[in-house]
Amino acid sequence: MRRAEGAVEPAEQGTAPRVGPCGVLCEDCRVRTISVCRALAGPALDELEAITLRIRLPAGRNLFDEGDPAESLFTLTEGMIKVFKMLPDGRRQITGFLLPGDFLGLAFFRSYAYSAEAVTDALLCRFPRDRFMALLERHPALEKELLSRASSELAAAQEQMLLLGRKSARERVASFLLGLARRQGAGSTKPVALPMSRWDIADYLGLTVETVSREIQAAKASGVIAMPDRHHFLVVDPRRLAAAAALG
Amino acid sequence: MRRAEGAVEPAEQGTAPRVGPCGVLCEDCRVRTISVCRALAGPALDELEAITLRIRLPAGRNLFDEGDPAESLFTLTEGMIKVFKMLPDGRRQITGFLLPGDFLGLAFFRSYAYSAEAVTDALLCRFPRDRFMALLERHPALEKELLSRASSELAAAQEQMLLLGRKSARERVASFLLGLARRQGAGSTKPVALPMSRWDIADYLGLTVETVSREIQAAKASGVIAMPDRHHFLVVDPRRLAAAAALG
DNA sequence: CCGAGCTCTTGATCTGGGTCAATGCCGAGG
DNA sequence: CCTCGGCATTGACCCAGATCAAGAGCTCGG
Repeated sequence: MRRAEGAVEPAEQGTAPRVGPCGVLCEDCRVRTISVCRALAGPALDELEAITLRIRLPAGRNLFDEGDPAESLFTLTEGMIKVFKMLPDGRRQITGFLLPGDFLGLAFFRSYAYSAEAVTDALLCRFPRDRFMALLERHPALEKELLSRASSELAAAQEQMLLLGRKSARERVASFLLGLARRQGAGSTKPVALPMSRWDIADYLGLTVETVSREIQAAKASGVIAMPDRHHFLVVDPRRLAAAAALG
Repeated sequence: MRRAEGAVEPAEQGTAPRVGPCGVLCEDCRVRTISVCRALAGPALDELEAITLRIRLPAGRNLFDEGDPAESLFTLTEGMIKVFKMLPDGRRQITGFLLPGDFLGLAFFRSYAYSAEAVTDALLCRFPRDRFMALLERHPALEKELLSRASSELAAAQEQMLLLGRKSARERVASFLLGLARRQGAGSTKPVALPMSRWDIADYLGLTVETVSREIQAAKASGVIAMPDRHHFLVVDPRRLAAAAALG
């Protein structure tokens, strides 16, 4: 997590599609770039593609730390990234788990206001900040897209504040599971991926690992969810799960 | 708070500067409109002024409720507004206190994702949604300003998540007082206004009134702050207050 | 000037979730 | 195959802050 520990070489960058594993990944990434900016018309998209660098980030590697100069913006195309803030004494709050299509580094600031680290192996598109900003000037549609994303993020952040400030441990875990299922478009038939550790879940929900574990076990025991393995679950009883989440 | 209780007449609107108390208020509001959009050049500002309606909102009156159709955007020019979300059973989380110059209703959604209510008597500028959006199209500078504000709000929201998820009661109250002092540019010499009730503070910090009261008394007793009266305080010992806030 | 109804403070007690401490369960490496 | 080390679960106990219960100030209408 800390950049200090272990020689963390910079994330590998592929500048152009090539043969071999990295090449394949880059091709895949190119196809998905469009998810960043569905609102964009052809020429703007081409320009965006032109300044895109592809990045592969192995699980556990950090993308940037809070306070680093904000030289790039990113979109996630594959895998999962967690975004978090820390207190000096090590307490951590994860403010979000990003899924493919999500934007990262949306900041008008000189330095990042939070840290980002890969939960699973991840693929990203990286946009150099100055070039991206220049592109913004020429393409209002892109700016509009960003504003719309910022609004959604803000709404999600407010929902999370409600969770952290006012919900019980049971409600938090239920809300979390429900939210994951919705975002992944999975649920009662298709299993929902739960790739992050119990520690990460705890730091996202403002709880301890033990409490998270207990609540997940309780949900399983009461038949609200089923777990084929520790990192996947099925929503057996959506009604009761929603009720437990105290949806506002 | 609930629109149901008591016949809440719609907020009074002055469409043009006039003589009398409302007129004076509107004049004042006009002068301050510029705070919304310092980035704007002359013509854009004129256009913005042209679609502006002035609103006076007495303390305790609600501006809109979560779920209401989002027909307007606002800027606060005078007073204080609180923004909050509620759970069906009445639990409440205040997600922000707005000060003059702050923007409200920044949403790309059909309906408001939260409720807003005046803490003190307030003056606002109201912009009809469709007209404002049309203006956005023509003036990228305005859009840029909004994006920048959204970024700041997002950063503030993440900071608040850290507070709600990981800080102790003492740290929450200290962070809150410090944040207020900074935003108001007041502190050890000029008293900081604390216009909201202890209930509001509790609902902002994810605590109970009793805990908030106890922590404020403790801060007073330890000589970190002084309180000329219940709704103003002085930062006597900024060093210790910052330490108590566990700044990250 | 009074008093009703608030908000705020303070004290006493209770409890949800944190802390501490094993124990179980993998997956990776030998 | 075993064994090691990191997650995850489970149990026992504890404590920060919630809850319950009085008082103590304000404030505003009359």
